[in-house]
Amino acid sequence: MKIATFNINGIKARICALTDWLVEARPDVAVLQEIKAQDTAFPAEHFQDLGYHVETHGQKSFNGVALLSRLPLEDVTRGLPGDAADEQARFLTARVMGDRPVTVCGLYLPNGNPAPGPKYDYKLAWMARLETYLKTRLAEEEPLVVCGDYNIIPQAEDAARPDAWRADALFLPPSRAAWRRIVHLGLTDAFRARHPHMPPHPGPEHYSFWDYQAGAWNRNDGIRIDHLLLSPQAADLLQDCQIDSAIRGRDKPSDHVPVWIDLAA
DNA sequence: ATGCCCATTTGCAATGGA
Repeated sequence: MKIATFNINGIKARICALTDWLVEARPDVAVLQEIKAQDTAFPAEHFQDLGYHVETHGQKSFNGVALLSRLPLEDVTRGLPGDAADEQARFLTARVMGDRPVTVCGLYLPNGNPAPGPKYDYKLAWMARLETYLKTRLAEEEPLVVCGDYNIIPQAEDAARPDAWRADALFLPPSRAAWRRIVHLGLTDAFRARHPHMPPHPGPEHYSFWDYQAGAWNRNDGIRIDHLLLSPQAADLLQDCQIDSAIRGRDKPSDHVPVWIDLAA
């Protein structure tokens, strides 16, 4: 079962690039972030024609997540528990009914800039809610994939220029501590599990985001902020994890690229 | 130290992104 996470930065602007990649990469499940559209504005029929079941959790203009799956989906839930007043569309889960069912949580974690400030407080509170939620889900002891745009640079090696991010919400110590609390619940960072050693001059296949500004892609000034975290039962099924960096160089790209895993499920 | 670029909006300047 091939599961990919991809921040598309707007479904309206990315319909062509996303379709091209889906046809080439043929993921069984595509977990999308920043659809930037309400559910009714999402072109579900277009993806159904490509063979995908479609579930969305959108809002106008900003945020919004979606699941595309060639396999049937069950038990779809929308929104991250823990704050009834939170109206931002950033979390969507479903059970993917393959030979062995896999629960997928798709998330778009808050950016948090500027830090400090209320946006940073929201980010850290959101991560605490995620930690609480995942404690419960991990107790099920089933294959679980928690993936999406985490807006977290886990370690210095996950940035081409780590010093440029020292004061940024993506790399500040409290952000990384919250990440580690989540990972230490018993989750495996799929990319780092498959690529434990970074070469001295990492190529673009080690990063998942390049800013549109200042020629970041051409200089490979990237960061790795899109992640797939696996429960022990999912980690046992892990066959591969790769980043489809090349599509960042195409016409009308998102500033993120897909990261995918292959599970023996 | 700041902007660079891109997507969106009951839109043409402002906001959010990272």
